[in-house]
Amino acid sequence: MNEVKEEESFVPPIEDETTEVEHLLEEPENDYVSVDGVFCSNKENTGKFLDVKDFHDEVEFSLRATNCGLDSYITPEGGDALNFGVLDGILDEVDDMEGLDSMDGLSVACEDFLLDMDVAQEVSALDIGLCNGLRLGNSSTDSHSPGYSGSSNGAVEMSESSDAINPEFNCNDDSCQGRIGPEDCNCLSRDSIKVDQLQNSSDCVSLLSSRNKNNPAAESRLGACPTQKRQRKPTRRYIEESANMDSSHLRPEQKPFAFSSKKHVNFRTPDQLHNVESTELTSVPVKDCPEETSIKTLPTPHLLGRQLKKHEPLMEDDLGEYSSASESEDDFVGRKPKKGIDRRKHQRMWTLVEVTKLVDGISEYGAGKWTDIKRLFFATSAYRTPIDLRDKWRNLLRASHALKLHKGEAEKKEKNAVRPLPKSLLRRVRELATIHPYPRNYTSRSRPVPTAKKGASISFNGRNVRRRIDS
DNA sequence: TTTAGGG
DNA sequence: CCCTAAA
Repeated sequence: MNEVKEEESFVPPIEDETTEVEHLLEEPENDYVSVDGVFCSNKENTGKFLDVKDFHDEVEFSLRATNCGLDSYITPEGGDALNFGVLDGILDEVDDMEGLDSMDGLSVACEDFLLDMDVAQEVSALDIGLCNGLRLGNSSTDSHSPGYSGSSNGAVEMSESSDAINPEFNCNDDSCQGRIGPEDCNCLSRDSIKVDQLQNSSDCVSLLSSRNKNNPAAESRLGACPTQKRQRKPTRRYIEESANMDSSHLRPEQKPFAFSSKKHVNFRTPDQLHNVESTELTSVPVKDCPEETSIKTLPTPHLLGRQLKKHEPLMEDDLGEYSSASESEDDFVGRKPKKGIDRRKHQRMWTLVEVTKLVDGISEYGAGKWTDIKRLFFATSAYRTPIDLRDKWRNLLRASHALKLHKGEAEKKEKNAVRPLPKSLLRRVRELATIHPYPRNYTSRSRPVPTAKKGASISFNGRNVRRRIDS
């Protein structure tokens, strides 16, 4: 009963995404008639929610046609060989960046949908619906991953639905008839291969759909609806982000799929997002190295580099002091990006644990051996690059003994700090600072460097010094 | 490729 | 956190 109700709410999204997919799957040779059997089996589902939702006739039609068409393509005896051939050809033409972009566009489109929904409830239902409608009965036997439960997300579902084009996506009549529960959606998610392919299939979606615009048959069948929807794809966010992507090139080690998978998680629906956040943000009694234990969800944790955008690291949970939040590798902050605030790139708060590790590392290797420290102390923290470590250290120095502040001032600042460091840690930082003078010739009290050197050498370091000289 | 320094 | 220059 619940399920039925849920299904109703999916209609819009299904309709939208499917139309795209439909485009893509549309082949002149294929006729609806040929898939009659499938159609019938599908009809049950389709008809059900259409009745309730009271949609326009065209929509209904195209929706049904969509399901029908998709099924036909994916059914073994259907035209899958034919279509895959086509897809292959297209896939070859697509380079990685395009793949990412498309991917992104898809996600964005999804998000739009989510946002369009009036009621949160509907949103959650939507997720399942997306899966339901598009997934074409992925009865795929093996893909239920027990580990990944309960945190399915709209974007993932939707995008992966386009996976339907994949050969490995097997659908048959039984599965289509069968009820599709929420778990079914989840089953899709964590397969790296799938995600990888997903990217490609997304490309197909865009490419093929545009390509099919020239196909009168397809056009007439779909009516105005699809063309209208089409425009949805490249949203502002998509454009912005793709622009960003351009300026910062992918580093060699960054696998597209890692990127896209991340991307998706950003679009969890509110209630599902919940799940993610709880893993990330809940404060747990400080285990010494929580990070160490928590990485396995992602195929290649350390490949997820800077490129992964994390939004809004700072949340209530984290505000007080260095929270002892455990950080899993893929935990990144999965807040739905509020509109327009993306200017600030992703930041990730340093936890007390991390700072401690950093200090340990420095005390062992000395400041400057950032890669070593990273390797040994932050091996599991994919998001902390050696540069990050250095930056943090720099900040720690500033925060602790302060380069130019007088003692009183420094302490005062300390007190006002949003996230005050524990005294012990602070003390260690100061100690280390004297042992490993990081900003090589930092000025002020500690005797080491500047002594014999004259002004010239000093002038090399930062504006602090310069200002000093000036005044 | 890593580090340093500036923004 | 990002970018760039230098090593």
